[in-house]
This record gives sequence, C-alpha cells and structure tokens, in this order.
Amino acid sequence: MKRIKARTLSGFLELEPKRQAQFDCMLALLAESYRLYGFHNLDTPLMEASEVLLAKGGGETEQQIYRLTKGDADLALRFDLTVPLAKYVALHYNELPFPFRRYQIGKVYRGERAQRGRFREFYQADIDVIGDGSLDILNEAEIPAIIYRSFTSLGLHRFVIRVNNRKILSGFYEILGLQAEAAEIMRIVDKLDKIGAEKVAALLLQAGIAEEAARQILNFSSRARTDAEVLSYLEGFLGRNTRFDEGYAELKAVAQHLADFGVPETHFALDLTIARGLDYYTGTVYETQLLDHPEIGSVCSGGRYDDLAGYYTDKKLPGVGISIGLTRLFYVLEEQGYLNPALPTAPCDVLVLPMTAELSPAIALATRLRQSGLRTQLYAEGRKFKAKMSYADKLAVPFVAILGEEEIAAGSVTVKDMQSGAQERLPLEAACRHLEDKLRDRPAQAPIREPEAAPHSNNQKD
RNA sequence: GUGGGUAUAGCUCAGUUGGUUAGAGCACCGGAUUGUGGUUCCGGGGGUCGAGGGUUCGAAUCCCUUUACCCACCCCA
Repeated sequence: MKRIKARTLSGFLELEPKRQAQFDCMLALLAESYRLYGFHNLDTPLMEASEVLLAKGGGETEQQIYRLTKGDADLALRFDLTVPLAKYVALHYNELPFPFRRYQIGKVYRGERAQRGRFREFYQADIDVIGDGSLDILNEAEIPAIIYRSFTSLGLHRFVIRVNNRKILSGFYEILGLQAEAAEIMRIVDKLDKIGAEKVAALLLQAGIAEEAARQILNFSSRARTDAEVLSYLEGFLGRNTRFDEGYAELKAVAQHLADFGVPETHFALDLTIARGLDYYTGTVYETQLLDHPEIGSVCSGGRYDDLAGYYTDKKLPGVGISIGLTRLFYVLEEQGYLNPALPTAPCDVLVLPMTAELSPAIALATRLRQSGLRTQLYAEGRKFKAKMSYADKLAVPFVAILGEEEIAAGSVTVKDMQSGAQERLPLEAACRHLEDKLRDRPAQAPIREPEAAPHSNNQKD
C-alpha cells in the first residue's frame, strides 16, 4: 500500500497537546476579559458566499481570499471577522440591541505567502461596538481599558497602547493642501517606527510631496512628546479645519477618562504617527506594541469606522473595534520564551492507576472524583506499572491515585503527588477530600511570564 | 505579486576535492528496576539523502528541470 506523506500546509499552525493547552489558556482569558466588559459572543460561519465577503471588491482582499466552488455555489473562507460581522448586523438588525457589543474569537484565512509570524490560517480575537445611527465617543474611550485588561490578564505588562485620530491627520493634510494624497501619506507615515524618519521623508518625496510639506508632515508626527504636549501642540492648529477640530475633540475625550477606566499613563500614549493602513477607519485608531519587541509591530489594532455595513444595508451603523492577532501573539511569545513553564497543561488533575485485573474499584474511584469536579482519567491499559507512571509523567498530571490489591483490600487508595514524589495511603473518602483540598489550593498561573529585565534588542534586520 | 535562500531520521542539523554499509543530538521503544515517572547507564528501531533526468567506474556531494518549504519586500494580525 502506498502511503501518503503526512504533512501540514505551510502557514497553518498545528500544536501538540501541551502547547495547545497554553494557547487555549490564552484564548480563554481573552474571552473572559471581553465578557467582563459586557460583550455578546458571536460565532459566524467560517465560509460565506463569495459575493458577501467580496462586496467591497478590489485590493488585497480579492487576491488573498481563499475561494472555492461546490457545484454552482461560489464560496469563500472569511478573511477577517469584521466583514462577517457587518453581514450579521445587517441581516439581524431588527433582533439586535444597539449599541451592539460583540466579541468573536475565531480562525480567519488569508492566501498570502507565509513567513515568520505570518500565517495563512490564524485566530483573531475581536471586539466591536456597533451603534444604530450614532455611537457615543465614550465607547472609543473604553477600548484602551479593554486592551489593557486583556493583556494584563494574560500576564503581559510591558506594552503600550498608542492612540491617534485619523481626522487629525487628514485635517492636517488638508491644511497643507494635500487632501488628495492623504491616504497615501498615512500609509507612508505609518512606517515611521519601522524604517525611520529619513526613509519616510524619501518615500514622501517619491510620492510627489513637496520638500517643505514633507518636512512639516514629519515634524507634525514627531513622537517625542508627552500626551499633554501632544494636545497643546494640536491646539495651535485649531480653527483652521473642521475635520481637524473634530479629531482633536475626540482624541481629547478619549484621553480624558483613561484614569477612570483604570488605564495607567505608562501604558498609554497619544501618538500622531499611528495611521493604520486600512482605509475604512475614520476616527480614533489604536495600536498596541510590546515594549521589548517593537519589531513585531502591532499585536492589537483597531479603530473607529463610520459605516460598517454599507454594502448590505441602508442603515448607518458606525462602530469601533479592535482585533488581537492571537496566533501571531502566541507564536512570538513562545519564540521569545515568554510562556510560563509553570502553567498547568495536564488534561486532568488525577490519573487513576488500577493495578488489578478487576477494574470496578478504580472505575468507582474515578466516578467519585469526577462527582467532586476533579478532572479524572482512568488508565485502563494492562501495561507495566512503570509504563503507567511514565504515562502520568508525560501528561504532567499533578496527582496519581494507585489502586492495587492491598489498597482495595483495605478500602484505601495510594495518592502520589507527582511533583514532590511524596505518596501516602489513605482511606478512600479521606483520599478524595485530600485531593480536593490540594487541587483547590493551587495558585492560578498566568500563561505569560515576562523576563525580569527587558532583554536588549538584538533583532536587527539583516 | 517581487527578490534571496534551503531541501539528509519524527524534530534540529553535520556529512571533507565525488570514494566502503550515510552520522550526531533530541524524541521514540526496550533493558538495568515484574508496585513507582521525571535523573543516570546500556541497547534498539527508524532514511528512495524532496522528485525526475544527466555527467561518472562510482553522486547526499557536480549539472539541468521541477516541486515544496524558509526568509525578506508588498500588505497585514
């Protein structure tokens, strides 16, 4: 028989059990953070009609989307979670409460070249708040708090949430008489972090921007300012452009309530360089960077948009949302050695090891433990004790319960703590309560553990 | 889509100007230890050297074709 070589497609991440458990832990904590802020969960289909996903048409999406046909049906795999949300909100408009707050954590697909930290199938963890006709600015101000909560709950602390407002940028470019080039300028300025001021200046000139204007654009986007300095700097331009003035008011409103929302100043920065390449953002934009690894770019991005579902409905549905690239985040944190080795990854709390051919007592014990809510696995294979212990070790299970002839005869069970190696024989009920106590008292572990001191950056591009 | 690189065991890789039967570490399995794992020692299984063609007495090694993958750019999470 000819065997097919087992393989996984490039750009598709597949984890062995221990790493999957670490990933799942991060995913669960994100969902918990999102729920804490009152978001509905949503699970839309992985596949949609191509015409729905490609409503916008053109550009990168069309090139990168996975498309397939089945009979006459023209189907596509979702490219992000925002377009399916737009369809969902348009379709279920009458049944939804507005503002509609939903979170969604799911896989998305992009048929582009895979490379380090870039996948063809990856998880996005999104939240969006959709308004019916209008949406209060406070929803935009709350977003940094959700980001802060989400990252700290994972155990990450060395990050900064950068915020800007696109109305300020486009208003400023209008003041310079460059409204036609605004989108292109933003895309270039957005690279400031990556390639530096000189190269950005060169790109601006290349794009046909006059030298003086380029100088002003760069000066405007200079980062060396505190939040207060940014706001007072912006005040100097007020009264010259309506859009600019609006953006200023919004940015100020977002910054104003940070303390009330519990976001420390250290984790937040008004940053006029943040532009976002995506063109549907119309107001506040967010990016989150890991301080120790700026080279990986933003790990959580989003912003305000005025018209979510214009392709599907006449209703005007403004919103604000963010997306965490969970697969990339996991990949990078693992690569940097940030995953907490103390994170429990065992599929169960107790492994019951029967030593006799008669399995009834072991089954009864497992049932008893499960009734107490302890995750319990029964090892039924008739292999050597050594193999059974080795299995327990591979699972990294914290406790094993050994049931041999002696234990059964005495109505007892031997409980072994796999970490310390200590074991004791206890009467059945006492053993169960002992396990309950031990497992209840275990401290919660965050999936991420950052190094004490920031490692010096040696990630020069080569 | 553009540019560069790589392909040898499950994984990470070594392999001399082309020369016996292609190696190491990790992983896996067995034994030392038949009621005790994770450490140690001993042993074992596992490879069409990506595929196809060519040069040669002889190819993992040189040449051609091809496929896959990796890195970077574009763009993004």
